[in-house]
Amino acid sequence: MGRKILIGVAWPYVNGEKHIGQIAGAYLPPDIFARYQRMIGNDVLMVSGSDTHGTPIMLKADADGIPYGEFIDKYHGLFVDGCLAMGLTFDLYTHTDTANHWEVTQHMFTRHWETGFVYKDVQRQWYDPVAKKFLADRYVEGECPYCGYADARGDQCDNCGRIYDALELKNPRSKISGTTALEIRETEHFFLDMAKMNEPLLEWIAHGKEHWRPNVLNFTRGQLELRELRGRAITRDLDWGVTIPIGDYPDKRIYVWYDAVIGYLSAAIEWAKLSGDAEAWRQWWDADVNPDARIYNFIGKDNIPFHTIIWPGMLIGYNAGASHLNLPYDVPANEYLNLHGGKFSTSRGNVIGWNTVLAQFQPDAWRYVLTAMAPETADVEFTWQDFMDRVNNELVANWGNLVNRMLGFAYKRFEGKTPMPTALTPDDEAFLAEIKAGFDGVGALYEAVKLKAALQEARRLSQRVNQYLNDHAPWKIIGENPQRAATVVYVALQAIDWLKVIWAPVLPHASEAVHAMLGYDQPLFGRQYTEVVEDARGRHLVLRYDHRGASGVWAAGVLSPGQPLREPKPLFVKLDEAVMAEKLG
RNA sequence: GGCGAUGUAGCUCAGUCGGUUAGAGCGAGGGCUUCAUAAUCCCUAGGUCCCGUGUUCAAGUCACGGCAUCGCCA
Repeated sequence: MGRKILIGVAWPYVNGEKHIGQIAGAYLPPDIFARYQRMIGNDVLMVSGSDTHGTPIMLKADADGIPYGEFIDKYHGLFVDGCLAMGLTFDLYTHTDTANHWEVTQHMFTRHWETGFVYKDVQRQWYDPVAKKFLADRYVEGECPYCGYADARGDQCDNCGRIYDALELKNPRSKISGTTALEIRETEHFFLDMAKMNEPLLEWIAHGKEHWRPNVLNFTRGQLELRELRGRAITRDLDWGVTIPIGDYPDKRIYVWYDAVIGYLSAAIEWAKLSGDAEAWRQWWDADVNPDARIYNFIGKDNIPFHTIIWPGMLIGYNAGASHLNLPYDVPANEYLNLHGGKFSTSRGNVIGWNTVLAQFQPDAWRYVLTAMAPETADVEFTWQDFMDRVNNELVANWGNLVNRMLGFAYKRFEGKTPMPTALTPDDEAFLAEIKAGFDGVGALYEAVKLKAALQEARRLSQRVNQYLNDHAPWKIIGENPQRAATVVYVALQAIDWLKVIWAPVLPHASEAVHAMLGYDQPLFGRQYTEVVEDARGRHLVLRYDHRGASGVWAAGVLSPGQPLREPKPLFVKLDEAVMAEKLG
């Protein structure tokens, strides 16, 4: 029995096509980590889903003139398509507009109410008398109270960058009805009592967090040591979202930031139900059943406070009751991948759409480049020139070419089989030992979520094989000493057989291909599939992963001499400069 | 404005506890090779470690003060 590893991946708003920066930051890294963890024998549960609530979605759906449900189905489906194309192996990818998620969210809300971590208070807010609605910040615009800019947003001015309370706006107008006759009205809401969580969170952060990334830990500690946490409203005057389980508030909903993080729990519960053992989620989540489970949350840096303060705080509030849940073990947040100089911005057309480019280039080309350029410690700029250079000069030249040259040679000159080696020289032995050490060296880097470093080390090992081949040149000696040539080719193929595993978390499709070409019949990985689930709130599409049948193991297996090979084909498409010209600009 | 991170070769990044001549990949220049998708492999050049002050026998690393970029918060 392996360790239980829960990998919770940030829940994307489904308000459009995601761009590659978001994939590089939050969605690809957890899949690499998950694949590694499964290969070392741990029990991985990787979950996420589309965040279907929140005003951005309402605004966009309204603008498109589409009902919310239809709108989210469209972009939820698009995200699932992207996961399939890139090979993101979610054990369950669902969304938040499900009966299960509502139930779990309401259960959490009720628990917080009972434990005194949620209270009621009155707030003052802009009210649109024409539309008869309270206006969320995003629905108001007006004059900036600081610089006077005329088209300032509800809570922030695009001109001077200041942030303020929406009630400070001058000459406010409604983005719903357009009226300028706005009133300030009082409205009752529920608040999460974060002040109460401040000390317990400080206690939690003080122990066993040495493995956290420095920016995540320092930021969190800094926020908590200010001791300025205070109540935060978790309900809104909206008609889209999870309803409130306490009292009678038909016109209010639980606000998105409260329910979205609960998705990590609700998705595990949904997964358990779909898997036929409705209690199975407890192995990862229930602190009274398995406190040794490790929960990782993969996110972008903008999400750090939600995952190191608010969500753990919510769990602490929950745990004040009769049952207990595990808190996050690590929150490996990434910085941003930006597009030459500016941020990715849909509104400025400055965007590289995920689904779009997955249709144009191989998924493993993206997986390689986005890992090689991963914004682990600082923002990184993406350019198409870098993309092309990395694919052609690193991925193809270093690993793709190595596989192609040696499998091709073996296939043509050794009757389509792995050759029979004779006695290995000390040099052969030392070389194989160095490659084998990669299971420890690269493994430790994957384990520590240092994926960029893991890739660099894998690339160095691939280079070592190229060096070995150049030094021993089997193509030169095959005439006069076919036995020695056979041994060298066998040694190289054994190294490739190991490297296939070492590369597999980053390059699963390529490794699967190498695995098959080396003559193996059982696939390295399991199978992704979608299904439609029906519950009291309707039907929703889910993405799943079936790990049964996966034979990939993080260990140096023995390549059988005489094993029949399959005809080798190039692993990667080399990018043609002429074809890339348009993107290179 | 407060908090945090980042700033090292043309590009993308390592750099442990302060310790010899600051490293890698790509790119550039040169060479070898021809099994391979014109790929590999070897050699070379290339640095004001953002700026300033300080601590120290010794600072990319520590302290203080700035500058720039990004995120969170007000």
